[in-house]
Formats: sequence, C-alpha cells, structure tokens
Amino acid sequence: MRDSHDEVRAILAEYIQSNGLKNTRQRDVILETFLAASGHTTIEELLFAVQKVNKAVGYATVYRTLKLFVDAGIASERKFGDGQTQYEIAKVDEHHDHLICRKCGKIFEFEDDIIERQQEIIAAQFGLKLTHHRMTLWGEPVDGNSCC
Amino acid sequence: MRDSHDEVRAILAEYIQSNGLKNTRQRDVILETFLAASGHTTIEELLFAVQKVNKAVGYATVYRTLKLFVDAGIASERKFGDGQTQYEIAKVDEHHDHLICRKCGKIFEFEDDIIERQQEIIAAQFGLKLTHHRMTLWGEPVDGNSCC
DNA sequence: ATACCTGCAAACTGTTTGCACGCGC
DNA sequence: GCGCGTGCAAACAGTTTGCAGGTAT
Repeated sequence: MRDSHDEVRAILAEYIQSNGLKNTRQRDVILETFLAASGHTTIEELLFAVQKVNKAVGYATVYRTLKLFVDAGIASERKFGDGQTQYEIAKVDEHHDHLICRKCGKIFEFEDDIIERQQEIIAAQFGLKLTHHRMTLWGEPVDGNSCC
Repeated sequence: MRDSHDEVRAILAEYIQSNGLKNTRQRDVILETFLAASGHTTIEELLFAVQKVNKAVGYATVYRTLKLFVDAGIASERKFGDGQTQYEIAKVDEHHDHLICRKCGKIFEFEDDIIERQQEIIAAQFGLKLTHHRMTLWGEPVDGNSCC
C-alpha cells in the first residue's frame, strides 16, 4: 500500500518537474486526499475533504489538479452516466471493469479474461480492432448475502 | 420496417390515450423524425431535423417529448460519456450492447450470450444479483476491412 | 524575476423548469 | 372549458476559463 502510493507520488513529482510545473500546497493536499480515498471519488467529495485541511480551495483548483493527475497518468476518469465524473487511481497495465451495488452504491472492480477475449471476437466480426471498452454491471444484494 | 414502426406508433398512441395526454403536431413530427433516424440520435440532431418541418419547436419540447417516449417505453436513453445523451428505439425484450467505430463514429449493436452469462457469474461472486449492465466497445477499422 | 498557480466569478454545455398563452379533446 | 402542451427564458448542475494577484523555483 505504502509503496504503491509512493510510486504514484514519484510519478507525479517526475511529471511536474519535467514539465516545468510547480509543487504547491494545494496539489499536495489534493494528492493525499485522492490517495486516501483510494477508490472512486468525485470532485465534490475531494473538494470537501480538501477543505477540511485548507478552507480556501475552490472547485476550479480541484478540477485543474485532477486533470493534471490524468495527464500525469496517475488518475483516470470514469463516467458512469450519473452526472458526476468519477476519478480513480490509474494502475498502469491493469484494466478492470466495475460492478455497482444498487443498494449501497459500493463500487467493486473486476477483470475477466473470458469477457475480454469475447469482446475482441465481437469487434472483429464487425471488421474492427478493439481499442478499448467500458463495462459496468449493476446488481442487488441477494438477501442474507449482502455486500453492504 | 413498416410494421415495426407502426407498432411503435401504436404503443405511443395507447400510452397517450390511457394517460389522458394529447396528440399534438409537435409530437407527431418528433416521433416520425425519431423513427426515421432509426438509430442513435441526440436531442440536438432531432431538434434540427424537426425544425426543418416546424421552425418554432424548441429544445424544451424535444426534451419533454423524448422523456415521454421513454416513459411510454418506445425509446431508451444511452449515455456514452461524450456529453450528450443518445436516444434509441426501445425494442421490448431485446437487449443489446454497442460497438463504436472510432474513425467514423458509426454505432453497431450486438448481443452476446457468453458475455451475458459471464456477467451474472461475476456479480454472483460479489454476492449480487445482476440487474442490468452497460457495455460499450470502441474499435478501429483494420486496413482493407473498414466499416466506414 | 519569471513563469506557473490559485481563487473568484463569470461563462459554457446539456438539461430542466416556471409561466403565460395556445390548443386538443 | 378544462387541462394538457408549447415556446420562451430563466434556472440548474457539472465543468471550464479569464483575470488579477500570489507563490515556487
């Protein structure tokens, strides 16, 4: 955990340095908050958490910083169609999809080779080479076997 | 083609009647435009097409009418994360996913039992019963075997 | 000192809603 | 005539951007 976060910090530091950007208090706080959330977070959630440390930070800075994170390759955007964009820590060379509990909203990540392979077959049937995909499942807890 | 559209018209007429709603010129035009598009359409595209027939129609009416179509069960909303909501003709008891060509933007529909079954297995592994899902694939044409 | 960065507010996009008038039944 | 529908504009939510002043290097 520790070292994976350290790796993320290092990637960002390197990106900032080599692009002539600057380290700032705000970016530090937002990064730590983002890492602490360690899952799927929205701008709003991040902003509120960040404001507990630094009251003056506004939406614009969080938006701009998250965009920076995406550019630096440490975050990726997800749009589940519920309005707000979700951000998660980008793990290089790891792809996963999502399963969302409709009751508690919890988001699970998974990866499935059978599906991935099947997707390539489907794309090929239409004469296309699969570049990427997005798959989201929604489910409800079966009684007595709840996730929440 | 003809009869499938007629069926849609009938469903809407029935819905309008049994809910004390009214037939209007605008709804007719929007419905016919929607059917003619017969694929994935945005509010904007619909509006422009509708305005060729009736210049006065505004966004609000198209939005409200498409919402009516969704309520009536003849249209369904799709959010691909590119900003605008897409609408397509709802086919009862038929589910499909989408494959989008990154070059020409063409949207293909497909259905795959292997994937559907696998999705249920995955949900079950997390203690959830799959309620619905969304899957979108993006691909590029392989040279000489283009879709566009 | 020179960029870059920040905070604020204003702009923007896609969508929804309040209201006065119009029209279907 | 009653009530739903329409068109317009204003309101919204999420996000982006311009600007004046602040700060890291």
